[in-house]
Amino acid sequence: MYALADCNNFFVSCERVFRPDLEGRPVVVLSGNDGCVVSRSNEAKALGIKMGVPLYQIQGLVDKEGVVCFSSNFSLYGDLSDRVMSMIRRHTSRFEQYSIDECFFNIDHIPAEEQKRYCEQLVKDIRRGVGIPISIGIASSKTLAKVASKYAKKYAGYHGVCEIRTEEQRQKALAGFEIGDVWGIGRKAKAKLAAAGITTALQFAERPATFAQGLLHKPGLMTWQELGGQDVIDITQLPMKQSITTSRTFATAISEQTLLEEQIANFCAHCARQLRLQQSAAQQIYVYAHTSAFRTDIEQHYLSELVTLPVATSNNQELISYALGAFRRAYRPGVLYKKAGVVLLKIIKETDVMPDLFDTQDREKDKRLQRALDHIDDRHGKRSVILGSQLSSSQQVYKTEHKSPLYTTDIRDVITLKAE
DNA sequence: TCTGGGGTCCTAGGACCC
DNA sequence: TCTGGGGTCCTAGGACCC
Repeated sequence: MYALADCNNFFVSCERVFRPDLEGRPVVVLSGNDGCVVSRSNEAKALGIKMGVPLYQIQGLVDKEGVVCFSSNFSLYGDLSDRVMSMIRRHTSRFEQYSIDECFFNIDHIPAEEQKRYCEQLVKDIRRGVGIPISIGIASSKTLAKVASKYAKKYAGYHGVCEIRTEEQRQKALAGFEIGDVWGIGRKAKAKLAAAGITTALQFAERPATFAQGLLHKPGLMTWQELGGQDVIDITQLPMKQSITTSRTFATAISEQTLLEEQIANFCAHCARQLRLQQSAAQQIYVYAHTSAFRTDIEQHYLSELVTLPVATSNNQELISYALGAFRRAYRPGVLYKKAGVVLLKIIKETDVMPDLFDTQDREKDKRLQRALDHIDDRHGKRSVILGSQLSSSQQVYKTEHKSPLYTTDIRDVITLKAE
């Protein structure tokens, strides 16, 4: 049997850990530039605030109902996520973190009749120990465990844990479950199934396998099998990321070249740091920037450039120099760029880097310098040492008006908080 | 006026091989 | 006039996830 633990309204719950006064009040967490709603408390959901809605569209409601807004604070969420995950990890032999707020774990070492009680205790322990409310679903496949966890979240009577163990439980759970809410069924698949007269998970599960495969191909067949109780989806995490992206939307569109170059250099440095943290190197860099897709009054423009490096590297200076070279080739003056990003691709293990016979770079020396620079950042905080090309001009290009302090990761914020 | 960010997997089609 | 078949690899784009 699988257990799936899912944190309830995760980002909002993180903010509430340090603001218990917000319990019972409508709270939302916003995306970058305070653009869209990405997490909602139950009270915010009850007001009809939808996932992903732009803030400006609900500003009236926010003001009228006193909805509390937070800019996203990922170092806080990452840190609380680590605490929740480490508590769960202690209870199991097999554990796979699926996202920042979800993990699957094995509970077969617990007798079947005690599994529910066991998980209920875990829910209580995490609430008390970390302050985050979670829900747990138990079933024989991951997709069914996800279904169970949604029931656990929805009905207080379950005390945070729901299991799908018997055939009767499975049928009943799927009969009351919308097909579009099933893990793996997105917008397109939902529409196709609706056209075939299918609206619940049970209706889909009762069709023959050939129907699922014919309409939705391999992923659809796997979802169908999982709903039948077969365990076919493997989410075992790859040891390394295969691509690393850093991208941002700007509060106001930018056309000035030097300002954009600064952004590109910083995106690239951020990617490169992730790359080194997993002891890997990248052989390709993809740089892009484009206008706002929501602007119908201006001509749309999308610049992109893919560079293949002669030797895979994780060196900041080298990656930034390639990224900026690519950007300069593709940049068009006068275009109002609203979003830009850097993607590292063709990622391999650091130890698998193939040297180039004609390489003129002293890579050992570069590596020592890079290690020293990373070490300084680790000790004294991010961006303690940066390259000239990353130097921030005084211009503010992002908006975060509602950011909470870095309670768990930055001592300066804690001191400020105490002073207040 | 204002609309997020970071991933993975699958498939179809083109290029290329013999 | 008539011009094969089968395989692999790579890439771009779509769909999905949180």
